[in-house]
Amino acid sequence: MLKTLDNALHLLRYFTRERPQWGVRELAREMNISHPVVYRMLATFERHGFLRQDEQTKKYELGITFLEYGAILRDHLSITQIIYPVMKRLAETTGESVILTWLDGMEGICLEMAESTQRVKYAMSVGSRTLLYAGASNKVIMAYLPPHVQEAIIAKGLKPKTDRTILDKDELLRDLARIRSEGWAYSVGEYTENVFGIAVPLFAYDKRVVASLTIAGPDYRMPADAVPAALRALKEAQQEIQTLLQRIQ
Amino acid sequence: MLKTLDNALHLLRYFTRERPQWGVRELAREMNISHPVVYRMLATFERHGFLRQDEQTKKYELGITFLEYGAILRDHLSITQIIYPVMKRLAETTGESVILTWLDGMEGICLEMAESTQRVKYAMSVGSRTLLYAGASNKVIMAYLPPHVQEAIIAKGLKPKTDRTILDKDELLRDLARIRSEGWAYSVGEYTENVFGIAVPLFAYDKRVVASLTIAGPDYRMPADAVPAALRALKEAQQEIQTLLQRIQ
DNA sequence: GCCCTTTGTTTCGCATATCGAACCGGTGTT
DNA sequence: AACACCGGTTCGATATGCGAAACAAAGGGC
Repeated sequence: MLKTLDNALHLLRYFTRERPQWGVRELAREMNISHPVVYRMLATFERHGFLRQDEQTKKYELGITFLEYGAILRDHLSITQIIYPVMKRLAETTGESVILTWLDGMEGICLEMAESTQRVKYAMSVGSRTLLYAGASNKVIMAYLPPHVQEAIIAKGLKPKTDRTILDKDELLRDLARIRSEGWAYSVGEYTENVFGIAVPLFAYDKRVVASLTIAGPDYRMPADAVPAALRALKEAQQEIQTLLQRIQ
Repeated sequence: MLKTLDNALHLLRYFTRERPQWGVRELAREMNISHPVVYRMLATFERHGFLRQDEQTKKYELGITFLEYGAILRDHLSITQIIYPVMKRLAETTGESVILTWLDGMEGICLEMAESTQRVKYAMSVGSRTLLYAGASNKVIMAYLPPHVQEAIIAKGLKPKTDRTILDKDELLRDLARIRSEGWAYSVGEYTENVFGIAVPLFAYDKRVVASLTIAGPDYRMPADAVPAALRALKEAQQEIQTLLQRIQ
C-alpha cells in the first residue's frame, strides 16, 4: 500500500455534493495536515485534470477527468450493456423511469437509469449513492443481506430522508422480513417526497443479492390498485435479466 | 508535485475503452516499471474503489468510485445546471438530441446531453472525448481557436473517423474560416456515419470559445432544406445560454 | 496611505516512504 | 515433473515526501 497515494485519494473524499470547493489552507485545517502537503496533492491532481482550480477564487474543485473515466467505466461495464435494453423496454411499456441500483459496501449506487418518456418523471443522476434503509429500491437489497450487515447498516444510524422514512429498528427489520418473503418492495415517499417505487432484487450466480431493479415515478400515477400490473412487468424484466446474468457468470 | 501520485495517476491513463482490463505484470511491462510498484498502485486504488479486481481473472478494471465523483461533479457544475433546461427544451422542439461539447485542452468532451424523444436518435455518453477537427460540434469550436492552437491540433495528426472526415490541412482551414465567418457549422457523417450535426459556439465573458451546442440525429431526418428552421431554434438557445453565462461570470 | 491578516506557492534539510531484486505459493501447460 | 507464468510479499538502499519557515499577492479595517 502506498501511503502517499492513499492520503491523496483520502483527500478527494472531502469533495462532496455539500462541499464541492476547497481552498488549500482551508482543506489542510479540515484534514489536520500541513498545507504544503495538501497543496502538492491538489496541484498534482490538477495536472491530470482530476481537480481544477477556479481562476478567480483559486479554490479547487472536481475536474472533468472524472466524467471521462465514468464514461469509460459505463462503456465496458458489460452488466449495464446487457441490462440496459431490458430497462429501456420496461420504461417504455410502463411509462415510468426504471433504475438499476447496485450494491456497493453498505450503500447503493445508481448504476443506470432508463428515463420515463413522460414530461413528469422521476430522475436521479447515475453514480449517486443512496442509503439502504429507505425506499423500495434500497430496502429490497437490504432485505436480502445477511443479518449482521443489516445490523451494521442500522448501527450507522437511521436518519429521516422524508417524514415517511422508517426510523424504528424493529419496525424496519419486520418490514425487511416481509419484503424478503414476498420477493418485492413497494414504497411511497420514503426516500423522496411524492415518489413511489416498486422494486425487485437481482442476484449473482451464488445467490447473493447484488442489485435491484426499480420502477419509480410521481406517486399520483401509481395508486395501490395499479401496482399489480406494474409489478408483473417488472418481474418479467427481472426474470429476463436474471437469465442474462447467469449466462455471463 | 508528488511523484508517487503523479505516477499513479499516469497509470490510470492505461485504462481505456479499448483496454479496460489489466493484470499486474502485464501493465508493468507496458509501462516499463517493476511489477511490485504497479501492484502497490493498483492495490491502493482498489482500496478506495477507483479500481476493482475481477474475482476470477484477478485483473484490475475501473471502479464505480469514478461514477460517484462524476455524479458529484455534474451536480455542482453550475454551467450544466443552467444550460440543461435550455437544451432539454431545444431537444423537445426539434425532436433531435442536443449535445453540449466542452473545450478541454486540444480536445472536446461531452459535458451534457438532452436526448431526442424519438425512437431513432443520436446518443453519446457524457464524458466521452472527441477530436476537434471533424464533425460540426467540434469544428465550430476549433474554428474560433487561435491559429497556433489550430496548427497544434492539425500537427497531432488528422485521422479519418469516417470516409467523409476532412484530412487535407488547407481544406480544413478553409472550412474553419467559412464556419467562423458564418457563425455556425453543419456536417453530415463526418464524425459518425449517417449522423448530421448543426452546431453553434458558446463563448466565455472574455470572448474565448469554451464550448459548442449541437443538434444531432440520423441524417435522413435533416435534409438541407430543413436546416434553416433547426438553425433558427438553435441560435435562439445559443442567445439564451449566452446571456445566462454573462450573468454568472 | 498604512498595517494586519489571509491567501496560494516555494524552499530546504531531515525523516521516511518508495523502489526493485529476489522470493513465495499457486495454477495451467508441456 | 519440470517449466513458465501469475498475484502478492519481503527488505535494505535511496529517492521522495514532510513541514517549519518564508514568499509574494490580495483584501479588509482604519
